[in-house]
Amino acid sequence: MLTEHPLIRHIEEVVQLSSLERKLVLDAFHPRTLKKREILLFQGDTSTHMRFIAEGCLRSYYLDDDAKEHILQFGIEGWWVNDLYSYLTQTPARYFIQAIEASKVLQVHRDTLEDLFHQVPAMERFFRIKIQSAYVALQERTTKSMSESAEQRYFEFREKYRAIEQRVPQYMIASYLGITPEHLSTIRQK
Amino acid sequence: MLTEHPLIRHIEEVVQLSSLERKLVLDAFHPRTLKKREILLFQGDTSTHMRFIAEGCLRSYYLDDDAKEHILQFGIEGWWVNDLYSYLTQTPARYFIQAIEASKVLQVHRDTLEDLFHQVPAMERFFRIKIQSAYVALQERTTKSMSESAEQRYFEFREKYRAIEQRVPQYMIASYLGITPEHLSTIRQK
DNA sequence: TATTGTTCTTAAGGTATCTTAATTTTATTG
DNA sequence: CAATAAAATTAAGATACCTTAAGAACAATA
Repeated sequence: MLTEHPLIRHIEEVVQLSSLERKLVLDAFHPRTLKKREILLFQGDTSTHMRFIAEGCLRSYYLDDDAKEHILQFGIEGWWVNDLYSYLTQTPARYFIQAIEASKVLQVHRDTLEDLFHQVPAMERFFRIKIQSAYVALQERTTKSMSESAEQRYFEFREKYRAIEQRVPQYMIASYLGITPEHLSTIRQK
Repeated sequence: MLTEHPLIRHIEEVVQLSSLERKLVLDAFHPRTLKKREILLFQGDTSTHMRFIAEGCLRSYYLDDDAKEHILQFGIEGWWVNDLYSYLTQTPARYFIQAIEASKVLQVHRDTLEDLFHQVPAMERFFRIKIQSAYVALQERTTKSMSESAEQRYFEFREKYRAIEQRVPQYMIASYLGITPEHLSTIRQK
């Protein structure tokens, strides 16, 4: 049954779909498998797909002027991953998206998704609601990154993303938190 | 003509409305005037309205455990202002929203707006697009707050928000940037 | 199993930013 | 306009976090 498909289950946590709509949605998405370390989107390329993580773990990051990596986001099963700015404005991506583990994503092309919004209005609603939540979560992260110490942020990260903490190397967590791996290491010695 | 109304002009930069729809939209919103320093939303209260700034300048901020203020956002004419988390989840607000100058906002009640989404589908589309842009802007701010020095962030703030810089006290800009007013002052001595 | 590459730790010295506190400047109000 | 409140500056000492560098632990691969 389509209702057991992870993507459909994920969408139906937020909006209801008819069985025709489920089919339309699933037909729009295509799987892509990634090896560990494989890059799904390169900085400079334009993002043409919305992507749902069916399996695995990915990260988005950018390189600053000193070629240092800064991780914006991790994602695991059930999360969406993209360079939204690039996708929305069809301009070159600022971020790389890379598989941290062997992964499988389900992706839908922008044009197809726009069509889908018209055929299945619930999908437009779904994305509005999703992005609202993402916005709110990011807002919280932003304020915390400016008002809390690295140590506080690290402990909150561990509580909130236990599943992720166990799957990604520590230096990537440091990068996500905006600190050096050395500093994270000293924080942990307590 | 309704098309000259600031709110309608603002919406029609993104989606088109019929003249009936313009009327439905305008009827849904109600003005509220605020004196300087007046608080529009208190931390702990639940946000029940979406608010468009017609005139003036406001800020949203929260108080940390040491009762220190941290500014999340400024807003001037043509911006939206809210504690989105509170609004969306109908939970107590984490942020205060306060008028920095005498201001006028146009507000619509959550229930009314939900109705409006059904009567005027373009409005749902409008908010999805708006929040996408807000998300992208916030994302950029987040990464910069973690990878750039206070000095860089300050200069970028000045470039990007010249209009705001001139209307709000310097210590609030410091708070927005996540630094102390003293440190901002020394940055400026160059 | 040996080899190589990746990740984590430790430590010393440096820098950005904070804290506190006092003073000056600017804005608000009676 | 005087009085008061709010905001900005200055400076000295403190702290959080960074840089560099080297070695240890762990993981992947031949």
